[in-house]
Amino acid sequence: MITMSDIYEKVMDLAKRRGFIWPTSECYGAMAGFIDYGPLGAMMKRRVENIWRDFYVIEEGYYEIECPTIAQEAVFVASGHVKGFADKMCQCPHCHEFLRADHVAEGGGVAGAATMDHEVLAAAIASCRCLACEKVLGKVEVFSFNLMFRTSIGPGSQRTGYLRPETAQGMFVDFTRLLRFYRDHLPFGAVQIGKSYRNEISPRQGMIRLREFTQAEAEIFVHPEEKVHPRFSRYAEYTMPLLTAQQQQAKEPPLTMSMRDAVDNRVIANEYVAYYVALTHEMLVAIGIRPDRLRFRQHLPDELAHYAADCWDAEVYSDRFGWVETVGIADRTDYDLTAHAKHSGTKMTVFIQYSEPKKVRRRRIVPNMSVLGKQYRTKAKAVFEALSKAVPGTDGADIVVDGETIRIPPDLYEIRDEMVEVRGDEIVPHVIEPSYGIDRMCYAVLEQAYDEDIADGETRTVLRLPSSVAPIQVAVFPLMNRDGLDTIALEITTALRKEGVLAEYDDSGAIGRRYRRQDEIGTPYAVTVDYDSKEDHTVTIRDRDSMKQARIAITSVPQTVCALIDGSLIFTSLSP
RNA sequence: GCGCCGAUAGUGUAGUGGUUAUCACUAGGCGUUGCCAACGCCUAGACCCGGGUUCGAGUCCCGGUCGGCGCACCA
Repeated sequence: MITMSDIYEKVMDLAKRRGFIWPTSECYGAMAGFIDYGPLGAMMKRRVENIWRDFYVIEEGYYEIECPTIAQEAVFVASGHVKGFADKMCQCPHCHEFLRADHVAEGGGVAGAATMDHEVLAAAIASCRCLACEKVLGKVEVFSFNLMFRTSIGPGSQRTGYLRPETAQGMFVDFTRLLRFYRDHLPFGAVQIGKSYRNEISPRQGMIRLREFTQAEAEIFVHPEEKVHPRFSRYAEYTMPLLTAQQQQAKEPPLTMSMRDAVDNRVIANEYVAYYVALTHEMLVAIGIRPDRLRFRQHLPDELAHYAADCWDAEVYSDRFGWVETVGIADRTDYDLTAHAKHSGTKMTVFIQYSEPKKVRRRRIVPNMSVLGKQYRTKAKAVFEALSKAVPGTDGADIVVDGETIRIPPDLYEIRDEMVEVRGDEIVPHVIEPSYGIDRMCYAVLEQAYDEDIADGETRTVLRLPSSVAPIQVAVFPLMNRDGLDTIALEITTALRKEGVLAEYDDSGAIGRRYRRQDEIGTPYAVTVDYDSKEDHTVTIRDRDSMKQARIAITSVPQTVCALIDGSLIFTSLSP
């Protein structure tokens, strides 16, 4: 156990030194907000992503899709990112501080800043004081800073594109294809793991705030009135501390309760959100996040996006950064689909058939088109449309066409009361969105795995990574680099590789040094071939965390190692 | 973006204007070594980038990049 508060330095140093994380294009001076994953980091990240796939693709049955990282402007106009992913900013002419213009307005008692355009806002804040140097601003220019990276598509083209700020939009714009793929019924989901981009003004904090980062997002399309997860029972009794909005406002500690109780007591909006809160908890623990450093925090009312019904963040405690938002689980209602339907002109609804057709009495207004057509000529179509929605009085119907109120006398239409059969509803599904920041997860895993203990009077650095995410799964050593021990060790390495195990062979230096090297990169097991191996065809297998050893038959090495890695066998059950 | 601080082998460091840039660890090779960073010999490896001052700059000055902290920002 280390007490040192600045574990970050040690973790990042190790990560850099041993090939987990590198500054990008370092020979040209690196770039803030971008990182390279080195050989071990890329492997570990891949393992984290694959565990995510186990949960969402294999277990939940939500297929993965892959969309471009660049999309045309229309997509982000519809999603609201072109307008809403930008901040109105200004620069103080005195101290050159960049300020959020709406914050300046708020500080100066100017109301309604959010809806003002740039010129109006600039005029409004001219008399306000700078939030930094407190001088009166005077004449300033208000400009938008959009966090999306902008680019142009095609040679000499004016066509604007943006690098996606989230993977989610790809799933929304593919909605009708996905719906068809899932044979037209709810619920269904699609997931995507990929890069997203945000042109952060000032990225800091190493791999916590990146300009290019990896997201794993699931978009689950559900019936708005049936937010009942079909497999909720899997997590109904799953219990964990929940920091609700109410607890936060009252400055009270989290409430520990089961998902069943959380839904029943309306702490969590519905079963879907609760289900993915619990699933996320299980997954984060599986990749090596300690439960006591994991909490689920509900968005406060002012934090919650206006369209969202509920949102919970999984936050992981970092010694360096405090509570870090790592996963967000939101009920986004029908916001995204409605927006894309409207902007694209594509119907994004699901037809839900009733078990039995309903007979519905419907009052219908049937215009007399032969008269209306002659009378209103070019306006006839508009009149027709307005009339069919009108509520006629006894002396006719008042309709509004092009801002003009027209009274249509009763003899120009007929009111029919009919019984019609309705076979179902067109509904816009709601979207449940669990969204994971893979890089943050990787950092958290590294930070929490980092440990130093004392072995034989020396400090031992060890990454206590779960075997499921450790980049190298097993190391194989010949005790001596001769007498055929190396041959046996190489044969074992080959046998392990045949089973799909990432095994590293190392014959350099003293055996203790080799163990330490593997400890530092989190390799959970090491197999050592010694002189007894030649006699009785056994080897030792050593456990990283306890440094204990057991003796197993050479022929059983691949099977034993696989079982240890997948958790079906625990090390202590092996005989020493 | 602003302010303050920092940057020397893979890592940690010494070096207050003057030879060929210090030391340790690490890494590679050879030897040795019978299970936890042992040892011997050998080898490799650095002044963040660009300007300036100076006879001479790792060292002083300016600008940039990256990192840390504070401010601001974080749909």
